[in-house]
Order: sequence, then structure tokens, then C-alpha cells
Amino acid sequence: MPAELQKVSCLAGNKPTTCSFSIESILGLDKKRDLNSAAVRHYRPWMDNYCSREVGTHCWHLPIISYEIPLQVHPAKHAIEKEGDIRYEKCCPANERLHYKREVSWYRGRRPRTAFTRSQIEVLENVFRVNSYPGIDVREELANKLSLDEDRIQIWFQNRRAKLKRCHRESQFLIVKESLTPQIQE
Amino acid sequence: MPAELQKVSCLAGNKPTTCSFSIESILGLDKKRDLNSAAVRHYRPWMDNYCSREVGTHCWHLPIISYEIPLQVHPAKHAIEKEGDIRYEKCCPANERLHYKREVSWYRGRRPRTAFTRSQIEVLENVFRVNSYPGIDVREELANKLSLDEDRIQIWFQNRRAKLKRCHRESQFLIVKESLTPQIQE
DNA sequence: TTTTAATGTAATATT
DNA sequence: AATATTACATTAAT
Repeated sequence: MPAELQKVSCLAGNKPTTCSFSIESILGLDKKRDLNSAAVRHYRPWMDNYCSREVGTHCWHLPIISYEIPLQVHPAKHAIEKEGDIRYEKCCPANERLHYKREVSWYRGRRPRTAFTRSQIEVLENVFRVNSYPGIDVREELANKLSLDEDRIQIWFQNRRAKLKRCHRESQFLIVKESLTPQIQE
Repeated sequence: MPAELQKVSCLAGNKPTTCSFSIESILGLDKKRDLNSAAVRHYRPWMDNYCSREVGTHCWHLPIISYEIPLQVHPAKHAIEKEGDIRYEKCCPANERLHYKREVSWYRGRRPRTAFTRSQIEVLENVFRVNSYPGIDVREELANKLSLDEDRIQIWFQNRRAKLKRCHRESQFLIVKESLTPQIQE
């Protein structure tokens, strides 16, 4: 990591343990001297191209590709070769592929957001009601049936569990709150 | 019919009651979890009917009204009282009022839009210049200094990053476009 | 009409 | 896997 990036890395992360900038100076409430310093490089992960990373065999963090160069390869994860042809359609329908192609040139790090269809959600919810922790076999079955990547299924269930937990927490909080403040009524 | 097809067919239909997945598979080794018992109620401190607050002269926090009960009062925000009569028409024509009952039911859970002051924006922009990803401590600090909820700070930075990204994308697109089509000029 | 606060959620990262 | 946070698409208020 370049030295100039280390200097501001404390500002980028959520653990500013070694941050040398005081809150006051960041807020600009005392002096605005630091704000104009040329040494301060801003953390713009989607605008810089120095930190592309590879995660396993998937290289989501691609180097910046200019607009003129067409994408020729799909991310390894989506390129499932079978019987000599690459089945893009499996987890990446045409409209989504166009979307991805357009976006990868300016933001390399993120998988294009999957837009589940209503019927897919319906099936997932139905399964979730009976089993919030489907095993690999069920997930594969779902992936096959819904024409989705098994990873999408896994992520969906993770997020769904988190949502359920959050809703439960909030409803519990409401109950406590209401039980503590009934006299405010009218 | 092969067993595999039967397993798949249950996922296709919209009737979970007829699902033929094995109990062991669905329940995941019979791990009983009562995660589904919680009612889905989101925490909306600004819309509870017992603690409706007034922001300035506007009462954003409407009393909760069920779907069946006809609305008799307009939201205070739209009901601008002047010289003894309530000018509904000003910002809510008749045809729109007809749909209000349905709309308020749909959107009554939405937080009233926060109007940041100029000075608040100034501080936020100053911080954003040096750090687009403030951690929880900086956000709390900002919330304290600016008399805002920490949630508002977080949302503001999220939207600000999106805005910067969009601007960057558009400018990049313009550069590419201009470099590719200089001859079209005049 | 434009800008942007707010929402929901898919994806990412850490532990 | 739980958790927190982010990006992103969308809605809606100004």
C-alpha cells in the first residue's frame, strides 16, 4: 500500500485506532487548514484503480477497463462451461448482463445486484417459513429450480435471517416501550 | 415419476402445503426454530400514535388510522390554515385527495423528510471531503455537534457517496463520448 | 422538473 | 453464521 494511502486509511475504515486527525479538525470546527492539504488523498474505492483484488478464482475486483474495450469474459463464477458453450443465461439474464457490462468499467469491485423475480421470492419465502437454515442440498435444489446461483440462495437466506432478527428485535423493543409509556396516551 | 422430479415439482408450485420435500431436509436435521413467530413490526418512532411530535408548525406524525376508517383530517403539513379556512386545494387538489386515504396507508411509515440547514450541510460537506466513510465514532460526533440523529448522518453520507459516484460516472461518460465523437461537432 | 432524503435489500467484510 | 456496513435501485418530498 502506498504511503500516502496509509495516511488516510484511518479515515476510510471503521476502526480509526491510529487516526491522526482530530475530530475537531475533521469537522472543520477549529481550523480548516487540513482540508486544503494536498497530502490528503480521499478514499474513493470506485474511482481509483490501485487496489484491485482477487478473491479466490473470481476476480470481481478487476482493473479499470475503459468504455471502449468490450467485456469479453464473464467473471469466472458466472462462466459455467458446459458442453462447449458458456451458459451465461443461468445466473445472468440478458438484461442483467448488459447492466453489468455497463457498470464494470467504472466500478470493478461489486457483483451486479441481483433482482429476484416475484415468483422466485415467493418460493424462497415459502421455503424460509419451514426452514431458515437450508443445507447445501436444499440450496442446490433451489438454485436449480429457480435458475439462480447457489451462492445467491445462500446470501438470500443470510439476509433473510438478519431481517427476521431485526424485525423481531424491533417489535420486542416496541412492546417494552409501549408497556413503559401507557400513561402518555391522550 | 423419479423422486428427484417430485422434489423439484414442489418448488414450482405456489402451494407450500403440497411441498413434498422431506421433513429432514426442510427442517435441517429437525432443528426446530421459532424464528417465524415474531410479528413483522418495524420500529417507527416518528409514527407511533401516542408520541406524535410536532416539527415546527407541521405535525408530521399522523395518528394511525386503519384502512377502513375514512380520513377526516388532512395531514397538518398539507392543511395550511389561513384566515379560518383550511386551504386543502393549495397543495392537494381534489383528485389527489381521493387517493390520500390509500396513500397515507401506504406511506405512513415513512420518516418525514429531514431538511438540513445550510450550516449542517456545510459541516457535512467539509467532513466528506476528507472522509467519505466516517466510522461510528465520527458519525456520533457529528450527530452531537449538529443536533442530528446518527442515522441521519449515516444516510446522508450514503446518499452523498452515491451522488459523487453518479457525478463521476457522468463526467467519465462525457469524456469518453467527446473523445469518440469530436467530428460530429457542427 | 430537479435534487435528494428515505427505504428495502443484495452484496461485502469481519470475526 | 451473526453482525455491521456498503452499494444500488427506487420512492417520494422539495
